[in-house]
Amino acid sequence: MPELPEVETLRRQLDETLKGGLIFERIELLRADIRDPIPKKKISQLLGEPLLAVERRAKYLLFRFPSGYIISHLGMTGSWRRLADGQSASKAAHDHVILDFSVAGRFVFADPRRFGILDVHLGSDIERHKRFSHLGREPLATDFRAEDFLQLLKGAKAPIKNHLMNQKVLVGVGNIYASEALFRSKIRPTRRALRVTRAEALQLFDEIQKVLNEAIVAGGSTIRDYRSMDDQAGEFQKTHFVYGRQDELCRICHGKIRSQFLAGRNTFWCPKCQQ
DNA sequence: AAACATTCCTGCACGC
DNA sequence: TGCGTGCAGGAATGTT
Repeated sequence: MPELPEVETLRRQLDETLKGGLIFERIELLRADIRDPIPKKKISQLLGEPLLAVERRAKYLLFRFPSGYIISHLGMTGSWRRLADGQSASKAAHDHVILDFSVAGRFVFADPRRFGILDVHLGSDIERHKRFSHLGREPLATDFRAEDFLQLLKGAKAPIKNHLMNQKVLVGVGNIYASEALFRSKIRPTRRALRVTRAEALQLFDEIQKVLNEAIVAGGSTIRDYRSMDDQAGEFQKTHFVYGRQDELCRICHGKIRSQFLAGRNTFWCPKCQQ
């Protein structure tokens, strides 16, 4: 479900809801493992601490406390929601973890497919955590420049779409936003990264940032499962040019959008607009 | 009922 | 040859 815009949408809502130094009071596990075992004991070391902020790195959410972070990844179908007052006992089929914060209430992580992650990092050096140490650049970081992006493409033999989705290179971009950014840049997803010209790469750099920012404004894309914290679907899928539009007509040239599996992922492009 | 937005791991191919 | 790296493919799973 979630790529950078969806995670960022959720982050903003969680940060807004939880800001103000709320105390982390309790963790309840309804299931001991999702994709990986949930380190309840280690997470419990943060009990009693005030939540400083909810942050994001790549597609990970970070609950930051004075002595460490709770790390959450939504996988394909993960979600966070707040249990409304008075229904603090109500649990749904795929609720796995509940975090209690003073005053703010109870926050539930649900994930039917269980590809998500809940982990913890004690200490402030989160970049050294094993899930973070190999991550690539943040596409929306203010210090990420066009020249940096050109460097990332240098010599890469993989198809450009796979390269964009490689979290060791660039983070936050998944199947949807790689497809959309490549369409807007008129680059065919199958082309090798090293065959992308300098001019095209400069445009691609812009389009990646634009498409991510526009999607954040629209509250993300909802293909099927994604919901924000207040159970709202995203709107950005309505403006997709190619993702999920195989056999439909291109919004620019009115030719037929094609799809094909590339590195195991369904890939969409317009054969006329993208070379 | 085939497809699916995620990451991680394995194994192959290539080049020094 | 041996090693490291880059890349492709598959697995994990429940829902529609």
